[in-house]
Amino acid sequence: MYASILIDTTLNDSFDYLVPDGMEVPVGARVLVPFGTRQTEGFVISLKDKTDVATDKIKAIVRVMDDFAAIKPEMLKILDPICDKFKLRKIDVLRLFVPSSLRGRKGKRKAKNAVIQGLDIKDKNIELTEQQKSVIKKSMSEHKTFVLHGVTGSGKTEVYMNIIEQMLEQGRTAIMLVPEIGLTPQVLGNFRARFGDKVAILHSGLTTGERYDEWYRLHTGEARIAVGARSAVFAPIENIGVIIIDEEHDSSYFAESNPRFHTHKVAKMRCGYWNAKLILGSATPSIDSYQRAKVGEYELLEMKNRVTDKPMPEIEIVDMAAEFRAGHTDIFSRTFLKQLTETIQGGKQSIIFLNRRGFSSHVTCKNCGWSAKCEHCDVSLVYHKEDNMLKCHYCDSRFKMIKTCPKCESTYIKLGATGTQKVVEELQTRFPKVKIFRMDADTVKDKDSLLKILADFTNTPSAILVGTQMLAKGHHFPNVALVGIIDADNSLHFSDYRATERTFALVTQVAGRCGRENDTGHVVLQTFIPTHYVYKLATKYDYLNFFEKELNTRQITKYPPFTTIVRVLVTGEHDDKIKDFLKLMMQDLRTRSGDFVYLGAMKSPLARLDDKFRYQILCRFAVQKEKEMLDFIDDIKSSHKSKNIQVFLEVNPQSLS
DNA sequence: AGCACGCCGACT
DNA sequence: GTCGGCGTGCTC
Repeated sequence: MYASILIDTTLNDSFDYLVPDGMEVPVGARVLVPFGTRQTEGFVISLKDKTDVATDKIKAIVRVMDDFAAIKPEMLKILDPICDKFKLRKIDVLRLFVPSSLRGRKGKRKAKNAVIQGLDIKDKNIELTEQQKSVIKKSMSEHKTFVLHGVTGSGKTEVYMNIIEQMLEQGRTAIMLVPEIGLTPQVLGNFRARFGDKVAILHSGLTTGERYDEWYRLHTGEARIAVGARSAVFAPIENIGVIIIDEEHDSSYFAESNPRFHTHKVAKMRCGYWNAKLILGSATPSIDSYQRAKVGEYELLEMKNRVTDKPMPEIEIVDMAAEFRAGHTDIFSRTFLKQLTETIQGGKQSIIFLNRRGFSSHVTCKNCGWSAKCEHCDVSLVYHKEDNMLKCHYCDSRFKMIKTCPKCESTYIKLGATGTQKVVEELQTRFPKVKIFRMDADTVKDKDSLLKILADFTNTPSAILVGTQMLAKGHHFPNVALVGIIDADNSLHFSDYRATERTFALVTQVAGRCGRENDTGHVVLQTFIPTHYVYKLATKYDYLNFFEKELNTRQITKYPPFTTIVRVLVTGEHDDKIKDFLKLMMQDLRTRSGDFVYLGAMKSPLARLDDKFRYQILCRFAVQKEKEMLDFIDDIKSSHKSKNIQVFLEVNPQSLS
């Protein structure tokens, strides 16, 4: 008997080994094998009676490493389709299936962990709205893909939990996916309270050991619900009844590095295997998903009313250009300051959203034009006043803040765009008695610091919370009456086709942070382009018209979902080598130039990162040709393998930096 | 001659 | 990924 084994190296091909007589080697098992001069770990992907490899080359498996097969049959079945779809190497995908302690170095993997506490409060008596009941009924009737379009506060989480509960009763399992920074204490608490220790939670705060324990509880079937960010889509459970992707439009479902995969596609493959339903939930579904629902590929479920029947908070647009012309150059508009003062006086809380951390984002010399740039990346450094450092937000390098210009020694140093630190400082000067909290990557290091900020803020009347993206996701702030979006245009300025879609979702989400309990809240949105349709429609919470307009734009400009974009990212330390490589690839790609809607090579917008130069080939072609063109591009890529050059192929990349 | 270094190919 | 083989070129 022979075993095909994927070796845990960079190789993509499997190697055949002899299974010694009497050795039990299940498919999917982790094994120790002789490889070259040493021994390495590998995974058995199949067993067979004969091999093409010469007998004198064949070596035997040394031993099986665990008393269970780490990789289950379903995962081996979807391995090839995943690799083919995203043009990935098998071993890279296989690594996603197992926790890091079951790979490579002998990590700690003693399952100790105290039993995870389950409160097991079966809160089944919660009264469902008619709307919730109807959505649950519809989704239970069939196994397919649903887009659940539900406004903020319509009670989607309750719907999810109800469906999961029914699936458990049918003896099946479930996966619940949330955005990377969406695994909030509230979500966690809800699931723990409802499902106790039947749920395994996979979040980034777990230690290697804890992660393994949660994985193992799922693997054995002890836990039957997996809750987590995108990697939880690979949870080792069988007999899946439902996979739910909450906030399905969120960009964290697209893996941005190494094995670049789309969570939706993987979830769909798993659902196909188990004949399970896939639920894509959002208040602002991605254009892609909603379009599929419109053409009938997915089924649309709608929740238009909020559980409390309260109206959505009113969003007021403030024209910052007009403020500027009137001589008010402050980052806060007059109306926002007035409302902020009133809110504080009324004992209510406020939230200020600004998607830029640090003190200020550009440090330049007004005399000679010099600007502070990272030594390793082609980006401007961000000034952090707390530790008086200039930091690179891409590679984390730190440099001492300058007092004089290093080029001309002028002391006329100018600070650029305002970040969260500066907002806090300015507000504290204006409102010395008010408690101001900050929530961004610099103040939230782990789950505990997040919990502390949330608890402190919640318990302080009249407090202000200043934060980035991360406060937009899922948190529940009962006493917030005012939300300020300081620089709404920020996300519009990224020159990729999804910028408007992202901005619409962000405004809707941030607005949803206020007025949830008692009063209707109020939102002030500051912009320099007040007439932009994204704001006009977002202030009316008019998703449908936004969708129509956006879809129309995509059709005219030939962008997804009407075309597929492929980006070939080429990086390396030698600029010339990459340029030569690009030339060769482009020559080959042009042999089918008629099949491309667009084809071009250029520097990446982030032209250097971690001392590596970055170039890209961007191309677009009709969706109908996706498979054919992907294969074509991948073949060309493989035929030009070159030393010291890394080539990544990305399908419909989320960001183009 | 002796050795350091870098490139290339094999690894079942 | 990692190791070994082998050619190049520098030094004693």
